[in-house]
Amino acid sequence: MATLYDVARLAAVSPKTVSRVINEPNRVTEETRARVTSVIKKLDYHPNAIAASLKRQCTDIIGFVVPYGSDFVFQDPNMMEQLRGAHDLLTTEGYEILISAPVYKKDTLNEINRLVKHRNVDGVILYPSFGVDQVVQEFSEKNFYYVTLGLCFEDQQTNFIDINLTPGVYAAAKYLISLGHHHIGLINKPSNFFMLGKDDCLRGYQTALQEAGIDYQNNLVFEGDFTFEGGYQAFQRLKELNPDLSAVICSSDPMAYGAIKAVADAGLKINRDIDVISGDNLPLTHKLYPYLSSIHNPSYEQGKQAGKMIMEVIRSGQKIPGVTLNAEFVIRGKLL
Amino acid sequence: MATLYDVARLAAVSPKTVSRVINEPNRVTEETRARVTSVIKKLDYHPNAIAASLKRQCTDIIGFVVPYGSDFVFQDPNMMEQLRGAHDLLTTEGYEILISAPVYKKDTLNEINRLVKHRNVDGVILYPSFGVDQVVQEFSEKNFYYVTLGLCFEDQQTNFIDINLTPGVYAAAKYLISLGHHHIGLINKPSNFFMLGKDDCLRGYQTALQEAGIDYQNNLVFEGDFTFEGGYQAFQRLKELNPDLSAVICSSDPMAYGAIKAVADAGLKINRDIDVISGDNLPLTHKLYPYLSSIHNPSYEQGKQAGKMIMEVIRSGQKIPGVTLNAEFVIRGKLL
DNA sequence: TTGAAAGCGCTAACAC
DNA sequence: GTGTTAGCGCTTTCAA
Repeated sequence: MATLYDVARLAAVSPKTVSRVINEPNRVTEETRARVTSVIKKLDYHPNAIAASLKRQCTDIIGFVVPYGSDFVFQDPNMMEQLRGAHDLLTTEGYEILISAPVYKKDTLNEINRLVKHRNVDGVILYPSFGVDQVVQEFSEKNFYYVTLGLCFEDQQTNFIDINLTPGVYAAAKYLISLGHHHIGLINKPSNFFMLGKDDCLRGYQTALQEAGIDYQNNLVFEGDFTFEGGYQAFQRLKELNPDLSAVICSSDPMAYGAIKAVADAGLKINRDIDVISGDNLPLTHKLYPYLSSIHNPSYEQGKQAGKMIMEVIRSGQKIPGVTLNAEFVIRGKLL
Repeated sequence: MATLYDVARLAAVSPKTVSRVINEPNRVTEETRARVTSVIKKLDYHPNAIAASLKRQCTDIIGFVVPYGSDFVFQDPNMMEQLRGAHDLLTTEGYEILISAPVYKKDTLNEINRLVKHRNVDGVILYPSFGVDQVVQEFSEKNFYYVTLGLCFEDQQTNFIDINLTPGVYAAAKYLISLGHHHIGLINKPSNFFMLGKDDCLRGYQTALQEAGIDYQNNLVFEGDFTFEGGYQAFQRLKELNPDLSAVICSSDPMAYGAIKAVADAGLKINRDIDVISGDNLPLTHKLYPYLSSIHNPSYEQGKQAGKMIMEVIRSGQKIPGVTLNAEFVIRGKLL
């Protein structure tokens, strides 16, 4: 492989001039630029990114670290959307994305530390999880760069893009009530995942009921675990305990699909016996049930903004105020 | 950030000794190792991966390049499975994965070249696509390392992991015939994607029909484009042209779900009016219709083996004979 | 078992 | 507008 020096020699210029032709071409006369360029072509020269990284002290690579094991991550439509958002923004801005989902969840913190401290990446986009608060704390002190997809500790003010589902769930419940439903189930987010301030679904649900003068009932709310199976079981229990159940709000797409299957297995029919509102409205999945009204979870936008924010964090060397995106409610199809 | 030299100075050893403690600890006496280790801890020293990369001439990063635009890639369950397979294998072997899906398809070749020639990655896992054959050709000559997920040119003998759907489709058709079906539709792979030797579905289908003495009919075979919408439209046309249609084989999951929706929209019922065999049997999606028999596409295994192969290619500096994985047929649920 | 010196390929200062 | 020099932080001969 030809090096910068080979080019310089053959073009009869200094190494720095070659470097300039590559990195700041308008600071070189057209003549020398042409000469150097032709030698570059002739030698099939390609700048060595590693050497440049060493000198520049940055790699133009952003790490995307997910703490739930690869089988979960690559099968979760939400994460794919966040990843897609981050990817789209960062690649158009000249960054690469390094994706890391430790096989064992417990390796996550090591992995984050390794990536960042070994200088493999210029910064990381992180998922909240147990222990990440300490990592983030350390990063803050040592000026390593991160942005989190959601809150990592109670009073986090900066470097996060969070999503608030309350407005979406509120509007969904409100809508169902306006259609005459009184027994509305909620398949809620799991409580055993690490998520701060995440009673957002419940809050929206409760507020809507309250405003309509409907009493809140414990046995109309069950948790899923974000999976198909979790949604399936949650619906079964809901129906078991509430024979009058006439509508269900699901807080994520995979759980909605589980619930839909449970509906069918119970011999019921959606849009006739029961109304189901699905969870994420992600393009990857919502087309499977395009007739369902849905809470729109702006995961793609979240990923995109996280990409933008990590760039800004790196550029400025400063912390950036966190951003919260609101979910919306999308009405579709024929409800009762 | 502390450097190797800082550690060496404080531990009163040479830089090389520190390097040894990190990279080949058993070639250092226990005593010095302990001393050095404690200094490493004390200074919170982390080796700089970039500097090591520059010297070692490798980054321990593998590129995963997909040529279909990010909106396609991150929404295709097959690609996610391949990515997951490659990721699982490579991360446990100490490699990182850099994922790259150029926003514009036409940038793909540049992207591959850039990643490899700039030495950002030690090797790449590639998707076949228009023009990749030339890239691969050049890589062969210049000893850059690659493995392809499928064949990239007619007589490719090495450095690929391919999947042959023929046995799966054959078995599926055979099974349907054994159940008494005579009008079996095939929603085939698209022909406008770059895929070599990819009449594998059709071959399996035709062979099964032939063995059963059933005439092949052109209007029982339609292409999808790997998407939900494609499957939907393909089924509609199939049913339109073949009122007697009683079974459909889909060559991918997303197309199967499109077909399933078209079935419902036509007022028909699966397992009563029509049998549907889904395409990929991927964990990400097949649970949505767990009662459907399916052609099992070993995408995860393909990704995993591609990961293994690229490692071997890099390690040996040699080309490796290609591998073809066979799809199987999985019987489930109650068919007619 | 350990150390000295050279250099991987590039870029940032600073000179001209 | 261009060139010279030094050095990013590590590893790799080779010698002790």
